[in-house]
Amino acid sequence: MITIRDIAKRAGVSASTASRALNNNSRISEATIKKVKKIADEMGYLPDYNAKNLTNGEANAVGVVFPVGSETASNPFFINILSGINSELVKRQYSLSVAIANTDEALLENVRSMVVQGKIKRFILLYSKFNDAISEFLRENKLRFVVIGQPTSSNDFYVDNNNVEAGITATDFLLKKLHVKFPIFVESSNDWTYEQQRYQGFKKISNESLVDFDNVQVSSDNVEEIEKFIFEHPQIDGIVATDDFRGLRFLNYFKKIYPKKSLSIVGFNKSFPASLVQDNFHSIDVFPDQMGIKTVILLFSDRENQEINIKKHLIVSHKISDEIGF
Amino acid sequence: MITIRDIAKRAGVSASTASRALNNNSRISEATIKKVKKIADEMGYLPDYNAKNLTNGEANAVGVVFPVGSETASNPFFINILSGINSELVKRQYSLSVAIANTDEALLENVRSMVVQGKIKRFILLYSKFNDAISEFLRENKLRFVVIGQPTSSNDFYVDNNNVEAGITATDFLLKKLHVKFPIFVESSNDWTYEQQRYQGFKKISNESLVDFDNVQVSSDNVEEIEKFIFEHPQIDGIVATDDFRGLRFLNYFKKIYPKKSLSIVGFNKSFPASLVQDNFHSIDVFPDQMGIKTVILLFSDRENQEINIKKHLIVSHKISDEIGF
DNA sequence: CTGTTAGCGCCTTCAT
DNA sequence: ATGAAGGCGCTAACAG
Repeated sequence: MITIRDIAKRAGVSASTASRALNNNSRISEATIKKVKKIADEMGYLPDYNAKNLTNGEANAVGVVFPVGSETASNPFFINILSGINSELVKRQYSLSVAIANTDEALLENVRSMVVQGKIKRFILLYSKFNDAISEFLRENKLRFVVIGQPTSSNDFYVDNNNVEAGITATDFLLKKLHVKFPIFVESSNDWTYEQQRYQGFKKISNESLVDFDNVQVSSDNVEEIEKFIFEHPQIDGIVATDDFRGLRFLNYFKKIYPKKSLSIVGFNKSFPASLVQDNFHSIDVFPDQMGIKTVILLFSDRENQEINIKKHLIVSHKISDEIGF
Repeated sequence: MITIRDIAKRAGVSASTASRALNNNSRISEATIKKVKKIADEMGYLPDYNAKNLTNGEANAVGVVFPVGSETASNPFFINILSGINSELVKRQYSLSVAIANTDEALLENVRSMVVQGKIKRFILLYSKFNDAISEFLRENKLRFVVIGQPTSSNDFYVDNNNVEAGITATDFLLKKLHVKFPIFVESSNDWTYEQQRYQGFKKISNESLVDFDNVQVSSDNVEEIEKFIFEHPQIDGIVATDDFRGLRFLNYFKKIYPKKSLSIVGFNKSFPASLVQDNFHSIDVFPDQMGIKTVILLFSDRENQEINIKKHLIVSHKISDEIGF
């Protein structure tokens, strides 16, 4: 292994000068900085992270925390977020360390160990919820973290879509392009913030367009309610669903009761290949990879981008697409 | 921060004795080991990973490598594998470091950096393919790694399901329980090894049961072929699909042509909530979390389990379930 | 069985 | 602008 002393020797300088040169220390002359870097390059020098981390008292890693419980976690777009995150981390010579567990306690223990033993100082939370022990722990320890979704504390950094706007986009498309007359908003029974916001957008456009509308919660345990709802609303001709899966489920219930009727659908997340569904199925892409990218940018804004530095959040755009596909 | 010297002082021993005691070094007496550990516990001592790693020349992290390209990556069960992996890693005081990228080159660079700069010595590959630069790099550097899926080199460690058996289970269920007379095997056009193996199982049972059968590839770009196939095989009454998505897609094509007919389906991965589909839809759970767990066990078998030590692979069981759900 | 000493690779204070 | 020296926390060789 080639160390900083090796380059120092070759460059005819001391190890400390070499170290400073490689870190662009202002006290070193341009000339020697250039020389040292050139030699380091030639010799294929790569710093040892563990040594660096030990002296710095800080790891070059970001902790990425998954939500507890696979309900949410089964979402394929976590992978895309990870991919976006890592693409930005490698640029900064940082690595991606994962915290994932089945219980809140185990997860907190995982994060705590990352902080205390691993010296990790920056975190990304792939979820956001109230009274979250992880967030509280990070706040107490004054560690920088960014959540994906709406923050629960006004001081938290976050990256999110504009979900009200997304709801508007979806509903607008449904009414104007697909000429739906009686739209329904299909959500989960979890009352997620992003669902509430998309519903706001839905309601706004429906009201403006003077169409009748309604909303319904589709979850595994209220099948009869849903069927009753569909039965009582035979005029439904289109839906906005808070995710593609829920939209598809509603479609299936609907088809069961009205096999001949068809439904226009706008869902979210581009979860399916276009060919999976027969009906007029559209989906809104929320660009999870972009969310990952912006999360990292925000996470490091204290050291880097001064314009962003003041901001506490970044918004990722969305786009409706006819072609749904993996 | 509380260091090993602090406990040493308090215990009235030297730092090296304290270190050895905490690592259960055989040269230290039971008495002092117990005493040192007790004090360490009281003082809430937790070792600094970066310092440990520096002296050990090896990081307490496992590199988990994702496949390039989101086609495969969109599979939600990666999250479950991660969860299984991490549950075993925390027991060993190891952390999970992710390598994920959009190109082969970037991914290799990522892994290379983990090895050279991060001193990571153990890896898990969430895929398996021929002529893989990553695997070759790891082999060259004599690093221990386990692949999930069928290995491409006979020397590689791997964890997988018994996919022939799984194909048998699926087909058996379809024929014996669901009384299907003309089953079809639905696969992708990628010719994945696990698909070939499941097809073997399918063929075996179909032959034994003396039923007619056939197979078809369902991908996005051969819609006409599929429809032609369905049109020419009106007698189809059940399918085994290599994954739930593909099964659902086939069902939709089928319904388009024969709206009145119904189909029995056995898919894989438990990707959908039961209520998502109207027809007789079953799915085989391949227990991704178990795959993660066993992968780690195998990855550390050199230091730990002597029985497993000889083995180069571990097989995870599967189970067919009527209730499909998240 | 235990203590002393040195060193992993890097950074940083303190000199010059 | 650069060098020398010391230390981050831990482990291991060497000594007793």
